[in-house]
Amino acid sequence: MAGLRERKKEQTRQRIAAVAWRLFAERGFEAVTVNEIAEAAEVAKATLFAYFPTKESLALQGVGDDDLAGIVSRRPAGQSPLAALRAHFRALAAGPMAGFDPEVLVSRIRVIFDSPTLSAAANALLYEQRQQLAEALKAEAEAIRDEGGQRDSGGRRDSSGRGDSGGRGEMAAVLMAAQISASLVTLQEAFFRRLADGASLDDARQQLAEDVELAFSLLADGLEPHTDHSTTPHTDHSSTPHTDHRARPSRD
Amino acid sequence: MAGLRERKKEQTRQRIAAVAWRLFAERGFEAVTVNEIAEAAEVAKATLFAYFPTKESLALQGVGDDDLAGIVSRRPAGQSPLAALRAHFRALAAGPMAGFDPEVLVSRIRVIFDSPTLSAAANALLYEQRQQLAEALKAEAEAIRDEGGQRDSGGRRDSSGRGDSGGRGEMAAVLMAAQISASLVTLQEAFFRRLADGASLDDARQQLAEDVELAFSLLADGLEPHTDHSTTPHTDHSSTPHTDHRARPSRD
DNA sequence: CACAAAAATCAGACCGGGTTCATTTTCAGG
DNA sequence: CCTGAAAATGAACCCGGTCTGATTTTTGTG
Repeated sequence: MAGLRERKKEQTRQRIAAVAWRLFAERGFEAVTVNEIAEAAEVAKATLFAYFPTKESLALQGVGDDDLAGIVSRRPAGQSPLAALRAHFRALAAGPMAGFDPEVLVSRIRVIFDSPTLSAAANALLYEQRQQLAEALKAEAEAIRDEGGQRDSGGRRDSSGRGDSGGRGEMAAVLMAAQISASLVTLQEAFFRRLADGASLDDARQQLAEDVELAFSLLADGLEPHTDHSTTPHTDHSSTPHTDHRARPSRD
Repeated sequence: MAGLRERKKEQTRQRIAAVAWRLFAERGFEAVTVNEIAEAAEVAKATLFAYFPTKESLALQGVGDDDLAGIVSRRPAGQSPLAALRAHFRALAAGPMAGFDPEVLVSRIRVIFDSPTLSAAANALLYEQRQQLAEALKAEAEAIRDEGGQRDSGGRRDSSGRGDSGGRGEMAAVLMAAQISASLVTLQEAFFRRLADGASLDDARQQLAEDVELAFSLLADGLEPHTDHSTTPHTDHSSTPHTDHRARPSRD
């Protein structure tokens, strides 16, 4: 069945999205009301909201669609999650950007950056990605623990029923996920900002490539220079907040 | 002069906040309308909004007030920013939590966690902190570069007018800030979640202490430790099992 | 004490995003 | 065609938030 209905539906959806984007690009997100959009697209407001749950969703189509969790869980055997992500972003920075019309891309970026509401909403989407990535990493950690035949360290399993936020290894996974996706978000944001500021697509891409290396180096090797203070006896109970390792605050 | 005006104002403000919190705790954030709050507090809606800019702000008073940037910029000489933050959070986990009534604290946390809107808003506040931290770290990086003798990397300073997002060292600073504050947010969230799930304040605090060490280890040493000190020479000394936070890349 | 400026409060209209619902249109299959 | 379901409609409605202009309260001064 060809589905005339389906076709018309998709057509309407497209029309609404297109009209909305034209208006947003012309006058900015906040200055356009959903009533206007509906009117211009010749649908009722209720119909519009049947297609798009919120006004933001009209402007943020396809944002946050990268499947970070998938990249991790579908990575080739023997590769660390971090390496998989690094490879992915390397390829992204090198590749042809999958047929993005820079015109359109920049226009979308501008609209989003110019609206605090939209920026926040976009950020929230990225935040969800982070949650998924955390899940994937958590799964990794558990798989490794099970496979490696880890001895029960300390005896107590998490008996807290929830099982979600008790385990120690899970905390590490969540922390890693947080660091990683914070870095990725930062990379994306820097890339987009350069484009919005008028850089050419190639320039932006090259700088992105550099930033990718930088970001993953920081992630893999840590923020402090490589003095081996990792075996410093933490958890000393003398609460003197004086730390003895004089480290240069930043790598250059 | 005593300022009767000021006193009454503050009094009204308190009354509104108190009433709002009572209602939120009773029925949840979303189920309470601002009209109700205003009515219960015996003020006009306009008055309420003269005191609090949004409904969220009624529930999020004092959230995100930690001054991470200040901790970094006011740290003792010779201490790395990361070390300063670690010390701060160590002290926080050890200290008396500055007179928090756990009852009240847990109630607030529950209300926030139970409302997606509020959680998102709280997150946005943390995000602002992150921006400030990034600024502080950026300032650090520049200070060190200036002090440490400057060679020109590529010649011109920011010629792009904006001057915000050009430098290479700035990218590192921003990335570090992103990683750090992502970790800190994760720590806070885990701490609060445990409280919300019924853990005692002391338990939560102790677990927080562990998590702080874990988080800063990951930050300082990286997620992918090349030097294999997993066969650690020193036996675990702390009262609680120190977790192996190393995610082994091998997954065949 | 009086009194006028300044500040606070108020009720109510208004706006925009979003939902609800009863009614009508549009399509598919027999 | 006819009929039943999916989809579209428009109008009323809710809620958060702003605006307006009128009314009250506080305060500093003469």
